[in-house]
Amino acid sequence: MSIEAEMNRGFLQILALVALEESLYGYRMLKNFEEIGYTVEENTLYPLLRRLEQAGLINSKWSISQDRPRKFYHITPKGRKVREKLLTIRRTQNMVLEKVLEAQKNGKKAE
Amino acid sequence: MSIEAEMNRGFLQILALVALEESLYGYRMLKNFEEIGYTVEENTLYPLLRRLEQAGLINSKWSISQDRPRKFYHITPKGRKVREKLLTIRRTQNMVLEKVLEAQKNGKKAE
DNA sequence: TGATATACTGTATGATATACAGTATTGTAT
DNA sequence: ATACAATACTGTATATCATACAGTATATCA
Repeated sequence: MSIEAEMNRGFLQILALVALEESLYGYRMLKNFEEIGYTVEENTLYPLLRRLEQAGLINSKWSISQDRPRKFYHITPKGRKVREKLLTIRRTQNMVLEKVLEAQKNGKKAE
Repeated sequence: MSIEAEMNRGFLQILALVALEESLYGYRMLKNFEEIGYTVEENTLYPLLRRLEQAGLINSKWSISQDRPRKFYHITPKGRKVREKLLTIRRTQNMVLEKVLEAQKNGKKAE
């Protein structure tokens, strides 16, 4: 795995938990994310969904009413709690990153 | 590893590459990050620094001029390139996240 | 003098992104 | 009608990384 690919870790968890406030099946999420400029591989998303379900953060049910069987996922109350925690972590990280970038710009060399 | 801990992945790479525009040794980075509100475990940072060096993104030299031997790290040109790429990825992710959060707020249920 | 902080090293473990291989249906072009 | 791409999944394998664990050695201060 490349250093750039490593960036997906953590982030896709949040994205999925936010998106699954609405009921969605895997393939649809994939296409939705792609539309808004974030391409995710199915090899990444499907196993993630399985893990999130195992952790009780989302649940699933098969829908056979449509033309083709689809597994719809939806966030659970536990998932909502974790989602808020993750969003907080992410925002803290953004603030920390801004601070360190700012410190560089203001030239620490002088010290 | 918990889902929350997973959030470190990717992020600490960027943070280190930004911080190492200035020459620093591991323990100092640890304390710097702690000061600005981001606690990192040494078990996380030290192996990361080894990996970044192996990948040629940072280099190191021992300093024995002080009271105690310290390994100072510094970013390489290659490291700067990767850093910019990672910052771009991070910013894209933030934008994508905002979009999905916004879409939820504006109630997709009606559709 | 003995505990605590500093400042590292090396290897092990477990979780995850991605890879690989496979199943089955639907829609479209030939 | 028939092949081909797109849809929509499943299951297991591999490699990388965060974290754990264990260890070394000097400095500081009660």
